[in-house]
Amino acid sequence: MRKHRIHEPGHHKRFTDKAKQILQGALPEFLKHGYTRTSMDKVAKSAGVSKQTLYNYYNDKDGLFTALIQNIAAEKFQILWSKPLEGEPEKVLRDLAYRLLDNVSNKNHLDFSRLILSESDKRPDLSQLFLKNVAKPSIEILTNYFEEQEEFNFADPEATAMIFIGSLIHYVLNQELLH
Amino acid sequence: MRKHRIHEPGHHKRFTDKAKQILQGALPEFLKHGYTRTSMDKVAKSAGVSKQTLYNYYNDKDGLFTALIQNIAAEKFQILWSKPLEGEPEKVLRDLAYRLLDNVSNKNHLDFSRLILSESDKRPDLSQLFLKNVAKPSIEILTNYFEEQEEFNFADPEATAMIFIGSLIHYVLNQELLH
DNA sequence: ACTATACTAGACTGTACAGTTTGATTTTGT
DNA sequence: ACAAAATCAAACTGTACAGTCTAGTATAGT
Repeated sequence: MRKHRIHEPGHHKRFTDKAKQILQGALPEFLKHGYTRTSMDKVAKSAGVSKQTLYNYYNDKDGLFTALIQNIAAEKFQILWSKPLEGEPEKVLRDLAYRLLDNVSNKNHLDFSRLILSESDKRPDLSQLFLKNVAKPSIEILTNYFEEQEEFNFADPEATAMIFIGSLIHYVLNQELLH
Repeated sequence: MRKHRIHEPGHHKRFTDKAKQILQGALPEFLKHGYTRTSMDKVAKSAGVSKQTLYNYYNDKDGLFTALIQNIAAEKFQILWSKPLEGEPEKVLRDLAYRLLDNVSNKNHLDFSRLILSESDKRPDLSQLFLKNVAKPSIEILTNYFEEQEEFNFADPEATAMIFIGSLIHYVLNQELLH
């Protein structure tokens, strides 16, 4: 009886994919109660899964939590960059800004930020992980887009991208903490 | 053997005032590890006091924590408003802004903010408490000051005070979260 | 049908910790 | 000097919870 870490896709029906199901159950619990106040029994119940199954898919509570954060980071990235950047820069940038603001202005996102923020000094890796998985690739994509716009011939596409992303993040943080 | 909640001033030498000593020991622990991860044994040790003494002065962990937050709020208020507001408004407001920024730009204050923020949805009273004890009286003091300045004859001194305090807080939050 | 793998429910273990109790020692007021 | 109050160290109680174990059930693939 071996413990499995990774489920190859295709071994199970998509429908029975427990890993996702577990994360979906874990999310509201961690959001509502924070890390330490969320027990694995509660997670199991909320996910509609036995506790043992949690431990079949994730090594321990920490592993589950990390996977959850990673998952959400990926999802947010997906939402933000799912549509290709097309059209003139003015329109592209405006669309991008709206997508970001829509995504960010809901209670869940605020809870999520608080969750990360409150764990961030015990687990500096988490906020790093989030930055690495969202901010950096975003800048990359945007840099590429700028480079492709020959007619504008940006002097420093990467710097331009960083400034744009930076001011969006700045604005978002503002909004969140002032309700 | 009765449990005492409050020590009348004068019953003990200032020097042996355990209540303060306990808070001083508790502060770094809570700052470093957050609420749930800080044990009462650690607090007792850090304060150089027996665990029983903790419970002589505070009803429970929650009571100790609340007292601590209250204490710090009072202290910050003290720092901010210890000097009377004198001189022409330009100078007074500039001094005030500097005092606030000095007080706020250090690591401890950031840890403190994170501590409150991370507990704020389980204990909404805490952030309220902080606002009630710092923001509201600040606005009051400043309002009074504005009212005294006859030569300026502010149309709405309270609104003016709120705007001033509000933009300072806004600025400070910015600074903190963008490091 | 047979077998391996995944899953479930629930009991169990060990540990951390809030809060209490005890009994002895120190400090303080008078 | 004496009694009352405060403190201490350490043992103790009860509870919550991470993680394991067991024994039985469901669901594949062959």
